[in-house]
Amino acid sequence: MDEHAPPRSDRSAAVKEAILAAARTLFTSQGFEGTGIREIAAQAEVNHAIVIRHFGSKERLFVHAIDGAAAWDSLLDGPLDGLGRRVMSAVVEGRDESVRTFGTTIRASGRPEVHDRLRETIERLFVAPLAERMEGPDAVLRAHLFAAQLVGILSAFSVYSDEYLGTADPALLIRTYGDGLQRLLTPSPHPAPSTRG
Amino acid sequence: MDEHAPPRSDRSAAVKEAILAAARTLFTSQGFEGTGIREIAAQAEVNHAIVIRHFGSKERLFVHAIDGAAAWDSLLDGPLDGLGRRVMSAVVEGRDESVRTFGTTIRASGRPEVHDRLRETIERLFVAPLAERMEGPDAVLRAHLFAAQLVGILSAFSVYSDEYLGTADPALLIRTYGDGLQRLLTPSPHPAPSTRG
DNA sequence: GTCTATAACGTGATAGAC
DNA sequence: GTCTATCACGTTATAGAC
Repeated sequence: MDEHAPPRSDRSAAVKEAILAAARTLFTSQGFEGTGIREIAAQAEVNHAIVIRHFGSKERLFVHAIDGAAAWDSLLDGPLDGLGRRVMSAVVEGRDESVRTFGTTIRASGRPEVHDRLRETIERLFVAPLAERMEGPDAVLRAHLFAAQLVGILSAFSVYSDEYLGTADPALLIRTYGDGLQRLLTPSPHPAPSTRG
Repeated sequence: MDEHAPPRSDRSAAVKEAILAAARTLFTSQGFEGTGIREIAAQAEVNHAIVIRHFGSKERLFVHAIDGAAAWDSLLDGPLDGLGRRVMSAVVEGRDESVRTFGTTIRASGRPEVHDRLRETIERLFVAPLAERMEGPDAVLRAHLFAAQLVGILSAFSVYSDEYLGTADPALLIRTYGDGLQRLLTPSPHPAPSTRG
């Protein structure tokens, strides 16, 4: 588990972890701008200066904290077939965890380091794993467009908080947008099994 | 035409316009955070305090400045048939003007007033005009999903600046994503006329 | 009486001294 | 590691110009 941090002198590791935990909580609930260094330090019960000393800047702390807050890895697991609806189910139902984190990140993407991290994350977690599993000459393009389309619905839920979509029929929502996603994954005439009713 | 503002005292109207022009330029090139009130004031050749005095706050100035920077109105004009590809063409080709403005806005959406304005703009300019022209029982839902999907590709270009999409074949890009948009507008078996080659 | 400019306040982020 | 100083920023109060 430990990479290169010696386990003996880790009284500061606990501090670092406490800061990260506080940062996670506050950043995801109040956003980047709405959260102050002093606030994080207070919740972690340390002096506000050592937060910077440990992480370099508020921006870098944000990136580290956000990293551990979302579990996107498993989002695109499983067969490509039917993945469109599956990922939409995760988005619609699991709105509390990773979806909110996404919104927090994109809202803070005015900051350069956050912006770079966002782009890299989308490429690494969304585009790359799909592109290598997809078939066809335009697989890479379609993977990028899939990511864009996914970002769109994530934005609706978490960035500009579309009110209507929150009240819409989840099943219909998952079907309609999910099939649009699926169209990019498997562009051949590949009708997803329609749930009756 | 004038509501309650006496037309005699318009020496300040020029100042207001100068501030707005400077704000537009600087906000769109450096973002909300990267631009200071003092910087705007310097470019408009006025004192930094009167910027706030005229617009109330930096946030409100941003909203006003951004308002005149984008021309989204005409984006969804014309018949629904083929609109998917047309809007994609506008997005891909007109990347310099309104698309960048969108990115600037969404990156600043951490601010409450900007966030509200963004949601309202999407609803008013994207969702509402489409919903009343679309047919079918799920027209409103599909209009919202159309907006979400559009936001997705706009984000790719302007928010997290996808490198690949900038180098991809524009025609293929327009066709692939545009047809995905069209699918929400006219869900019936409605093949868009394929441009040869 | 408006519109403008100077000065000052509070806050947040960061660097440097113990 | 902790504390203090400093700097920039948005904002407000107040005095001055037309």
